[in-house]
Amino acid sequence: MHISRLDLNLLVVLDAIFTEDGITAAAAKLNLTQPAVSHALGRLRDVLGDPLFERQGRRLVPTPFARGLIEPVRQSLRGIEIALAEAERFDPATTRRRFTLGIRDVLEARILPALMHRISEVAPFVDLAAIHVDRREVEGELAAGRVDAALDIWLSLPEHIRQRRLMADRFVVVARSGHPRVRGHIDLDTYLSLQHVLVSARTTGPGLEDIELARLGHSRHVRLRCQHYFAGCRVVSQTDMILTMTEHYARITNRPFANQMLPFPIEGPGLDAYLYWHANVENDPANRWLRGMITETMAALPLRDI
DNA sequence: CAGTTCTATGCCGGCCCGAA
DNA sequence: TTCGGGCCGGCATAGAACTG
Repeated sequence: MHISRLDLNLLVVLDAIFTEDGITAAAAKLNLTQPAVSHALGRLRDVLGDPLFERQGRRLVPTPFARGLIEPVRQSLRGIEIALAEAERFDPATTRRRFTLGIRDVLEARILPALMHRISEVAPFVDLAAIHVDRREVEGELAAGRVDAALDIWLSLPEHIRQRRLMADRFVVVARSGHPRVRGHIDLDTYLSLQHVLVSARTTGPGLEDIELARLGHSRHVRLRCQHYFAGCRVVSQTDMILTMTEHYARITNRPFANQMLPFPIEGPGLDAYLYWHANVENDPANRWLRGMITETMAALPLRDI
């Protein structure tokens, strides 16, 4: 008989009948009804071609075949139990594995230094990969396990994608320090009359700030569209164009430049960062550890200076 | 002999999975 | 998406053996 023909759970039933000395008691131990265990024994009898237990009066007595089988079966079940218990333990100090985070450059620069520092302290053999995941693919990548967790702004995802809010953020407007029309603050009229840099990985389409402006019936002139905020800030430092971006990231990318950072002239859309993971790994010790590292890192980040 | 205890069995509904 | 087959477990109950 090939093992693939055997429902290995039936061996658990066999062990229980042996240990509890009867079908009724075994059923109680397994949280099943007596007929369920009797059916299971019937299937095991079929597949093994031996009665396994025979009735002697009211008791059930194992056949020689069953007696010979029980010890190896018990040892195997114990081995499986031990292996499963091992798999459930996750020891960051010794584990060698690579976690993959779906994360956008804006958050990447903000969290990775502190996160990597924290992970290095407690998990010397854990590697991290931060990759770009299209917003439309977040659910699929998490479901497939190609990404262990994702960080992004609020996304409307199905219930089996779990989420947790990590930190608040808001829009700021970046302009060069000697800008002739911007000093200390910027009002909506000035904002709309100036030329804009838009940073986006996509070739066309509005930014979040454009969507927000359109909602209020406004529009702006995007003169330059580019891929990276660093480049955008550098352009801003040498022109009279302005750039709208999130505050935390603006503080990082504007360090080399003497650019001003000003409040966005309208009430901005929600830019809070969220952590996303799949319900499948909700209780996976390794994934829980990773999520813990991320949330602790975010909570410990200073809000203003980074 | 009636009541109790225990296993076996027929039948049914629910679930899963593969094929159409 | 639907349908059918296979599997599993539960309910009801038959049947056997034991007990007082």
